[in-house]
Amino acid sequence: MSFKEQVISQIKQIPQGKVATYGQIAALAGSPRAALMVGRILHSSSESEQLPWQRVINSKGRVSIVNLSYPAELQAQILREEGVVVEKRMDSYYIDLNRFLWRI
DNA sequence: AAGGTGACTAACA
DNA sequence: ATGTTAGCCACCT
Repeated sequence: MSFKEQVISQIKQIPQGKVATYGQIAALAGSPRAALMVGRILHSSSESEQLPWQRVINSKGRVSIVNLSYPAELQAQILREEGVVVEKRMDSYYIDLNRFLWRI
C-alpha cells in the first residue's frame, strides 16, 4: 500500500465534525514529515476520490485551500454544516484546533 | 533514473 | 508578533 493510499484511507476516516492537520495525516500514514505530500495528494485526488478535503487544514488551524479548485468560503460552509466552528479573519478561515482536531 | 515540486512545518531574524 | 528560510519526502515527468 503506497503512502498515497494510506493518506487517502486516513483522510476518509476523519469523523464528521472534526478536522485533521496535514502533519497529522502524514504521521498516520507513516511519514511524519511528508505533510506537503498530503496536500499534494489531496490536490490531485480529491476530485477522483470522494475525499473530505475540507476537513484537512494546516497546523495553525487555518484553511489552506484559498484560491484553488474550490473557494475557502465553500470549505468553511461545509465545515459549519458539520458542526465545526469556523472563524473568519480577513481573507482566511480559522478553526479552533483544541476543540475540533481529530484525535485517535 | 534524476530532478523539480508542493493545499506543509518549525525554526529563526 | 509577522516575515523569511531551510528542511522534508513521496509523487510526477
